[in-house]
Amino acid sequence: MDRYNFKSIEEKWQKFWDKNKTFKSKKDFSKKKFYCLEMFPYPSGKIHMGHVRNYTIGDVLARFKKLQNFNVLHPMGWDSFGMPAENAARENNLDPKEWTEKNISTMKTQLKRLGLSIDWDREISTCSPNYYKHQQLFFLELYDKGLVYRKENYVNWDPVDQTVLANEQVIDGKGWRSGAQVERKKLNQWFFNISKFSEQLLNGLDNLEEWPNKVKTMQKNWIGKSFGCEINFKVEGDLPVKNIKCFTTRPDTLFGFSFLALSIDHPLTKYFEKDSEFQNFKDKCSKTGTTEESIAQAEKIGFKTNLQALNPMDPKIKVPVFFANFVLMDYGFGAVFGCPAHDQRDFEFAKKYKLDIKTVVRPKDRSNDFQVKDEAFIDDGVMINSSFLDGLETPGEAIEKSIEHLTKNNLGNKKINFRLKDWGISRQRYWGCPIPIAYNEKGNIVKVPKEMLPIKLPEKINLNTKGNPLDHQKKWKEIIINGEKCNLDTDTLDTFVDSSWYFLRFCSPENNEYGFDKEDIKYWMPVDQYIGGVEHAILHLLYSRFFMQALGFENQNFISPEPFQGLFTQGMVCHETYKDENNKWLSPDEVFTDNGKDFFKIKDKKKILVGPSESMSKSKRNIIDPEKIMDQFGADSVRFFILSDSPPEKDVQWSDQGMIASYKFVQKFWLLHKKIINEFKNKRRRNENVNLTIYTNKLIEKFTLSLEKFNMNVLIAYLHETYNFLNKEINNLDIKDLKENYLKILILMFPILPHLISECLIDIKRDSEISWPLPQKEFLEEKYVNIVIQINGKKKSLIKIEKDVDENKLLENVKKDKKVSNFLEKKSVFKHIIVKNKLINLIVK
RNA sequence: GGGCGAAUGGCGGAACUGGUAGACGCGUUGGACUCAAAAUCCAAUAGUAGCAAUACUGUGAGAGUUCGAUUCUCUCUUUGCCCA
Repeated sequence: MDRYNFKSIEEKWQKFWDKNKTFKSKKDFSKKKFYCLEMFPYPSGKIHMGHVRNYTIGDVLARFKKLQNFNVLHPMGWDSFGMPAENAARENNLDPKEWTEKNISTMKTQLKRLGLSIDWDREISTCSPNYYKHQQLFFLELYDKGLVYRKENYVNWDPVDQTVLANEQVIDGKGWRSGAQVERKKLNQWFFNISKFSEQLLNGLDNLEEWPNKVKTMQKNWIGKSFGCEINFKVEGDLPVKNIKCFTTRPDTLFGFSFLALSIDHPLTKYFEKDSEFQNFKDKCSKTGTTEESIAQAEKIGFKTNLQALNPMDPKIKVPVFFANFVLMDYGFGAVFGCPAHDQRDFEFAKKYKLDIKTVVRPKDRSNDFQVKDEAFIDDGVMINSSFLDGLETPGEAIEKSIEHLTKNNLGNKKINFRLKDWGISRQRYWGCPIPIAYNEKGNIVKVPKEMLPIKLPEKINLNTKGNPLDHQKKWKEIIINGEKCNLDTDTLDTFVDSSWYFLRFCSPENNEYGFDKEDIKYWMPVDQYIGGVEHAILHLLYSRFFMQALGFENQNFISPEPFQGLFTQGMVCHETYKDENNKWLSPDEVFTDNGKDFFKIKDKKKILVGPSESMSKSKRNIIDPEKIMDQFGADSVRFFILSDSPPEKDVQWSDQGMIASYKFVQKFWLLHKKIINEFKNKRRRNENVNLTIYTNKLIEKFTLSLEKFNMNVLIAYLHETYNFLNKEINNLDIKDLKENYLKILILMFPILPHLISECLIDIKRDSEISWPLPQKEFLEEKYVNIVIQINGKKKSLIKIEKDVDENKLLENVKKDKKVSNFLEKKSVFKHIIVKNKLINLIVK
């Protein structure tokens, strides 16, 4: 019998699907739609196992929904602007466009080899003017709505990449790509007014029932809504300043107030600009980044002014006013009041500058003479030393009471504050979407008129310049708008802007006038199932949600604002790491083992160190190349393996043995299939005890349920089970039974192994198109059921009995059971519990 | 430090609303085939005791609710992720 030749068969079907445009989707109101989307890739060169996993999960779902007769939209595109292209181009003297296009072409071929059911006619690429033209239009639209603005701001500056980073792109005080220590720098930047929608973005989460709670919590924390109090502190001193506004979430601790701290970006700094000591202090501060985290880690330093702030609770108490490096201008009003006893940061500051530390909260189990000593007490407790607040529990009633008091006396009022800040979108980079804004000779903002869009990137320019490459393009910058000489903005947009609306573009990829067609998005949106890595839980997903809010702002024609109805975040693909005696990373190709424990270098047979399994990464070289694996085992086997070993939401461990086992399954199944087809020629009836119809209907039921719940690894187990069943019973099966059910089994397998099953289906004559089978209820239950017999809650035996048997007969049979009767010899049953058709529990003394 | 999750054989992992723990795969062991090996096929595989039938123990630890807990509640340990 022939072996299954995956190479020719997979190629054959891929060509067939391409030629027949099998996955092309059209608007069709007679059918229910299903928009299945996986996060589109950055074209970095080749696909990696993470892509294989992501797109296989999506493909199984898309093919499943198609078989369920949904009108499926399953598109793919390229997130093709970004720094790797520019860096690669700079290093190798290439053109980013050519580099990107070459990568796209390679990766597209690889994705096709995986057998994905993608409508390639809808392919988009964010670096194409055809795409970013619409983005520029959106920019202007948002500008007109007041949702884009320009301001001078301190930014996170990455000195290596020579660009600005959003707060989210700063990790541990370092640039997310370059790893360089981030600095503070003042620049003129464009911002999206995302904070305008804080409330909507927060509330919208409640309706996203098909999102993982984990992601919703992360977004909730990121938006960071807090209730607090705005306090207007009276100040005294030699400056023309009477009041300083402050935001706090802990007005209850006002009696412990011992200093007021201002951000070094606070407007009051204008009085200190000529003070060289202050300038020194400011320089010191600019060495820490602007993220909350880097500030929290940095040493707390301050600059004392000769102003004094009055405690609103008792104006006789006056405390010094500082500038301090740990206060953020973006949070509240750039001013916080310090209560060292109950905030660790304030505590450290107070110790350093020898300020009062007055305890105003005690732990619930301590007496009123409790005093803070070596560290701040920040837990819940009871108010002390606080006049009218004494004895109240805090937070909670003490906060309420204090706000009430401040409001009544016109000293402050209740306020809601959000942690979410506006989204800085300017990047000092070449390979991105140009900003459709110019400046006239007076420096005023001039919008580029719609007819002049797109503002295309200049091609083949010299990238080996310092700073922003577009700044050096004098000719390109010059533009005449309404007869006025202007210069284009030389920054480009953050690439997260590109990915914030691509899912809309997929609905109408050919619309030349606008980014999408209203009718199209009304039909296709929202995305029914979005699938991607959890690393985008905050940035990309929040930005996309914002973009929908922004497009819908003052636009009643727009659709409801949530872009992704269902979200699934898959885990990473991991592999062991290897290091040689010189501490150099080795790739799995350079390594061999005889026993699975000791590993050696192939080159010199030297023993190597095996490290823990980690997410596959180029730097650690623990990569398995999907292309090599597909060469060796074929696409179906890879798809099968990548789903098999772990639940999709968890990390999966790459295993060569597992991969081989998957390959063997494909081969084995092909042989079994040929045997079954051979059986079809047989007309004999066989053993009626083996009932494939019942097996199949049960399988359909559990298989469908597991698929809907994304338990893909369980699906694989069911397929193994089914193989084992068919292979064992093939000679006992009734032919009619087999004929009726085998097709259904093949259809269940189709989404996972589309090439193999397409080939198998040829052998089965069928007159209509295939569709997902429904379980027939009458075959789900057998005449006999297994009843578990427990004694005192422990399983003792098992009996087979007719379904729905009455209680007395059941008891009678149970008592006849040998094991039970042995056990009951010296004891008596005084109670029993019956779970119908499942279990009986005898309570015995 | 805060928030969220996880902990089941040698390994990855199953177990519907509390009701047969360990499905399925890998690995391991034994056997068949072979001159031999690979491949393939068959069988066994949670632990302890026993030739065996079988008995007892067992889902990170400890308690609780229940006729019955991997599943629910509380405390603890370890660990992962996110935020700080």
